[in-house]
Amino acid sequence: MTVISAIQENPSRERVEATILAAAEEVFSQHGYRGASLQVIADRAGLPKANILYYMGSKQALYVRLLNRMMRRWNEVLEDITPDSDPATVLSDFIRTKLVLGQRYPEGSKLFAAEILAGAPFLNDYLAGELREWVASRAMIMRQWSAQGKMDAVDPRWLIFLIWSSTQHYTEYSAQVSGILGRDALTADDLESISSFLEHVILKGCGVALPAHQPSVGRPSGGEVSFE
Amino acid sequence: MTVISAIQENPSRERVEATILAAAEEVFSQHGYRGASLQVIADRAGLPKANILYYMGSKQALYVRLLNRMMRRWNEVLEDITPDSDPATVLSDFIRTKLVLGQRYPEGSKLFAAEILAGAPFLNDYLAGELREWVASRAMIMRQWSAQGKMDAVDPRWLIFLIWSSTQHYTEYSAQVSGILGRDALTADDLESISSFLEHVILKGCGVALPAHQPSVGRPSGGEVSFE
DNA sequence: CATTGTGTTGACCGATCGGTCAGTATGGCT
DNA sequence: AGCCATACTGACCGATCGGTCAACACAATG
Repeated sequence: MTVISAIQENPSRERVEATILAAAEEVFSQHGYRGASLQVIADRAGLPKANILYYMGSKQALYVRLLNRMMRRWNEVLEDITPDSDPATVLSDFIRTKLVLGQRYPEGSKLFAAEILAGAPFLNDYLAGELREWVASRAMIMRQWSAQGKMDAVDPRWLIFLIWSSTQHYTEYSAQVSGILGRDALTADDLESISSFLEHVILKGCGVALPAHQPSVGRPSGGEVSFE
Repeated sequence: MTVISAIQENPSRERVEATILAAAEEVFSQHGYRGASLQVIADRAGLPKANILYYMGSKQALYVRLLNRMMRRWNEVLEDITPDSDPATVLSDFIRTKLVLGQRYPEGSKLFAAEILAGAPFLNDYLAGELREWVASRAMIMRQWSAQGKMDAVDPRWLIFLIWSSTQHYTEYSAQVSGILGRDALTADDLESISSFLEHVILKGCGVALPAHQPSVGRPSGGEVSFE
């Protein structure tokens, strides 16, 4: 009878689902939950509408599945820091990682942004629970850094929001950025320039003591992270 | 025959239109252009749906009218700066003004954000024209500041984007901020704390020379702008 | 009084919405 | 061969979409 499973091992099913998820991510990220239509998603995926519902169950199930996938991508990269960590490298990594994540998953990032704009109806629990604790724990460590004289006595919550907003801006407002720069998309050089700028301003602005080997103002740092 | 006019002088018409615009701004800002429905707008305004179309013509006309109104609000406050201006006061005013604007017109700001997220279908000309020139002219002045040694040699475009993103964050991501802070809305104290933080980090981070009377780290600046 | 322009709205239009379902195709098992 | 679970989809459902229109209310003008 082969009983259970038969779901996991089918490679064709996974490929179809991946196609649907990619198409849905595009549409939801542009038009939000209510503005997206299953017909448009189906057309973009090259499948009949009924097929979308066969695999995903409902519009809402598809949507929350995309949200969860994006949250998972986030958490995979969220580093562990301690009071003994070096603030300069932690903040620097934080900035570069966030920037790279936005470039790697532009649709997912916009999907998240649209959800927040709509008042976070599906993410309220996550924001007031998991994410809130994440912020609180990071804030506590940063406050210890300040007490140890490693950085200025700034409010860590505002600092975290600053890094989030300034990095996310380049994915969620890509239409604005492109329009103003007169370019279709950001180049690798742009991204290197942006991350150097943000590192410079934020670290210096918080009075973070630089480790000895840190390069000066405008140049690439050597590269734990690459924009290629 | 009283010929033309008869449109401007009617106070009742203006009041009705203001009601509709306010209701529409709420709905569009939450759900974007496609996600918003005229029926919901009408219900929120306390009017029959046909009445909305009588006054506004079409969904699209209503939407672009809201966009234009928001652009106008922006331009009213956009200050004029010269190479001789003091970078510290200009940047400081810029930050505080942006923060206040977001608090004064939260729905309008979110409306703008949703439009950009959707790929700016109605704002492409504005972004690549008017706004682009605004950025270019400001950037040129900032580069002169850098040449004069008044601030670090940072890329002015990234600096402008940094101020935009970090201030807008608190209106467009208000649902996230509230969820994390565990508060329904930001208080006047929050806003004072945030703007002090942003001033501190961004000015210091750009190596902006402070004018003599500038107060130190955490305190209010005396207040050209108030959050009451 | 009659006429006219503006405001107002219920009823209706074809199109599209998310979702259901019956029916068919298909591939692996006995 | 027969059987059965899974994959797939055209046709259809009631609800809602943006938009039109004819009918009506009403105040001002002649």
